[in-house]
Amino acid sequence: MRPLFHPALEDIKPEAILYALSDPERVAIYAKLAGASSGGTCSALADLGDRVIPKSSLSNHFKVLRESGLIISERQGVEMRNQTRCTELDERFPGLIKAILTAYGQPPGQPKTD
Amino acid sequence: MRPLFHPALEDIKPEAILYALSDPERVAIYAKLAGASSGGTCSALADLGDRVIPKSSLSNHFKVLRESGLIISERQGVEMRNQTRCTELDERFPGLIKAILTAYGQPPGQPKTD
DNA sequence: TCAACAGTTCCGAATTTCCGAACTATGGAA
DNA sequence: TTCCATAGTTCGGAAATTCGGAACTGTTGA
Repeated sequence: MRPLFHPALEDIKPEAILYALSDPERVAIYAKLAGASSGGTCSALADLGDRVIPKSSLSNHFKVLRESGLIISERQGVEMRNQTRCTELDERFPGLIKAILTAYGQPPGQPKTD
Repeated sequence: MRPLFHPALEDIKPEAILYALSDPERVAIYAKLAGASSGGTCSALADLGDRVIPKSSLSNHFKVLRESGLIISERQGVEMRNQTRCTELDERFPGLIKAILTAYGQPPGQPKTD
């Protein structure tokens, strides 16, 4: 298991962000993560309601999100903690993530009160 | 040559927009179109400075932009007139296109004064 | 009728995506 | 320790997508 790659803020490319968020499954994952007070582990996010994402696919989704610069993943014991880089990202690309989540009908910034 | 398909405003999907604009070549084309007072024909947009896009690829780029809802193409004599649907789109997805173009470093909304 | 031009369609090669199966890493129980 | 369960990654191959040259279509002007 090679160490996970995370791009530096200045290396984040808009095309990678847009590509990562052009897949509704990844958007659903990202939006859950953005609103989650829970730790954002992979398995916790596999269930999209209408379908359960196979774990190899899920792992790949996380990789795409991570390498595009949208999230940070770190191992914590057995599991992986994923969190968004939304504050950083909003500094680099003002308004972008918010506009995208809004377009998908996932109003951002409202941590789910669960 | 079958008639060109344009989605109705309400059928435009955010994933299609993001996908279309996740390719820097398409963004360059779209940005030129957004800033163009010139008619926006295909051949006028083929030259990206660093490379000339082959015409079948260009045709495909226009198809992706059109079917995602970003542009309208209509035949005018021998050539094709392409124009953005940015006003409509901004109504449906407020701030989205602007944020994307800004992220790419292509400040929108400033029609080129040529 | 024909030639020129703008753009589209076709199709095969190269690339990418998807996901099951096999694998790796960590922590707890025996 | 050793073994097992759990969480996630990597591998590999089938399916889908992308790219672009060559052939085609539609329009105008000679």
